[in-house]
Amino acid sequence: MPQITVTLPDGGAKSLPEGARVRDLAAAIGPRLAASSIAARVDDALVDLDEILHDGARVEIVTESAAEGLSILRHSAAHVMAEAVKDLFPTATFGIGPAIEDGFYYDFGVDRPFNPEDLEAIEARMREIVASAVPFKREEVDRLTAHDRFEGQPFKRELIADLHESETISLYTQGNFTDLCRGPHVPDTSRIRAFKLTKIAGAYWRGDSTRPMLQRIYGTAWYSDKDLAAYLTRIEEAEKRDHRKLGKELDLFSFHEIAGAGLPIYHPKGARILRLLQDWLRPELYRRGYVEAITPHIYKTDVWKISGHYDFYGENMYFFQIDEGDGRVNEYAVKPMNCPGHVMIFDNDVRSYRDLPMRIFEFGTVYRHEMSGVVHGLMRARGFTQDDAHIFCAPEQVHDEIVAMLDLVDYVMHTVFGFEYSAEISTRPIGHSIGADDMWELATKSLMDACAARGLAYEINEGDGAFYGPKIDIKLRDAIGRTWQCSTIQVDFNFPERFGLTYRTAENTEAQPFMLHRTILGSMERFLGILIEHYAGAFPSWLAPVQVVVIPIADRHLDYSNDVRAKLEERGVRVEVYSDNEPMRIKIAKAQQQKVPYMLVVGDREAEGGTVGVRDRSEGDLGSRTLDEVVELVGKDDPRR
RNA sequence: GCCGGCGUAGCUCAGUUGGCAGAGCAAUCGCCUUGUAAGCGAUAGGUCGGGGGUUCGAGUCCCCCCGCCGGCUCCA
Repeated sequence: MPQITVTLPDGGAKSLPEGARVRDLAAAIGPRLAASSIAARVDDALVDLDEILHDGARVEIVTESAAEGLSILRHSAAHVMAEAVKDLFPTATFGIGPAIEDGFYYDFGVDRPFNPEDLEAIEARMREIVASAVPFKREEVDRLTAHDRFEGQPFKRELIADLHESETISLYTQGNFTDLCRGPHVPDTSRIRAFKLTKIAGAYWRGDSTRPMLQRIYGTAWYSDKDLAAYLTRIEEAEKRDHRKLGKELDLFSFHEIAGAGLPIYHPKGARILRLLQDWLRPELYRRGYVEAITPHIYKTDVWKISGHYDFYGENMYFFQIDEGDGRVNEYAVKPMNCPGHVMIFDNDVRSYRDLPMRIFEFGTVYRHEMSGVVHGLMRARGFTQDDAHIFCAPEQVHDEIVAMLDLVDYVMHTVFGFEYSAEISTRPIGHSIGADDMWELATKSLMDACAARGLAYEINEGDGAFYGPKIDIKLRDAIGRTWQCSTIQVDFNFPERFGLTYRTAENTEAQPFMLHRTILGSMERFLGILIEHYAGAFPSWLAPVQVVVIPIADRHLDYSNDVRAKLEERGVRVEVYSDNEPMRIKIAKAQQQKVPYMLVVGDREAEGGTVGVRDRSEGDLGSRTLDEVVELVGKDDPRR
């Protein structure tokens, strides 16, 4: 019998009879591999276990434990869910059903929206399909056949029509459900052991708000019940960290229906944290050659007409009319950005190349009328404060400025907060953008070179830049692995052009400066939200609104407690005394719940010895300490030390 | 903005087929005088998100609005 030879990832070769399939190869290598194999990567393409191997193929078996193995499972789970929906809702039409991070979804066109009971019924039907262990069968068809097979399925037909000429059209069938699909899939439905449907949502067909809204069902799927349980636990843990919940429990901020959606009101403890952040960042910026500005919250509308925001983003701005009393009515707008003020500072004088770079920062509060469906606690508010800055510089300075910003990003995100982060560079949007080609080229190259100079890897988001310039976005990773976009560094050709900014060069010619926008924390609100969730409310001592609480054991220790408080306050420690007439353990429970870093228990022993009994919120009882030792303890995580 | 769900005391939540609005915690007042994660007793606390409608009667059913939650779209 003729033989073929395939190469394996370790460089080894394996001979197999002609016509052998991937599953045969897996079996030939070993029974354990065969049992956990899901699909294979053949010459870089993912294929089913049924795929017939050709001579000389490079083959890598994809197992359950591989990343692709999980996404194949989830994709297959989506097909099974679609089959269940087809069984229960015969008139349903089908959109797309991909695997996503941690799960999958499928979009359906149905006569009425799904409700939670439907979800249970669909899940029950899925379990039957899984129990029956039906195989996934692949077939390849021509375009016309594919079109005919999806009678009454407008979305599928649209997808087929949009497939490129050169693409192979493949269909997968399990049971009575056939889907247009590239594959691969798990061998049969029994592999989908551990899954759960999680939520229902509306979703526009192809993500286009002008097209029909379909019903999307989300689910998650894993190879074992243990993994599924771990995932569900992870979700629960994330919910416990929800900054909206903790913000309420820790008395940091609130929202009020009468005030309006998306407008956070900071209580003293929340305000304290924000000010602590600013008071730490401000000297750091001075050290790095920034100057601080304070600019108005409102401007006459003319400013926004010049900047272009009136036309581009007017719908998201707050406008109001003021009767000046002399027959004139002026229109003003609340600022959605801090740039104009900084531009006016630059433009207030004749500027020389010697003035550059000019780095102006501001903790600037802005208001944007975000669409009602998107406001989300502190993460997406309508009023928020940016740690904003604008750098006016010569073209040849752009590179060094970006490098300096990336250094600042690293200091803040990594050195101070310990976040891992990654970078993305967004390039010129094709079609709608302003500025000369060479400017875009120089700016984009500066961003890339700066990343390279700092050894910062980046991904490219082709055409995702702003209309006025390219940008670097920094995404950080929090304690439980979620990513958040905070820092952004943008090059702007729009403002200098529209406001006619110039400076005199060394050759005494006139030139237009480059303008760089940048935020490090991004929105202070959002960053606070991220920190709350990252620390699960247990702020490090240097950011804790209350660093220590003094806990008198009995009323007779109140005087000494107040002594301790006064002495610590004098040394800059943020301290409260729990003077309520309650047993100590109740005060400790309250302080623990408030996630206060240190509790100082004072009773007869401490009052006599002039000491305190220190309890660390996570370590527990640390024993007796002097106040000097407490001050040292409280300050030891401060990044400025 | 779109789809779906939700809104009851400061907080977390019960409230049956439409028939007198409840609990725990917190608060207040007593008692206890406390040694490392939740004592005891009493009192007070409500336009049931707002408005309109159906009904003898609405927290409960219907409509509109506001807000919140999960997504979609958006995030200059």
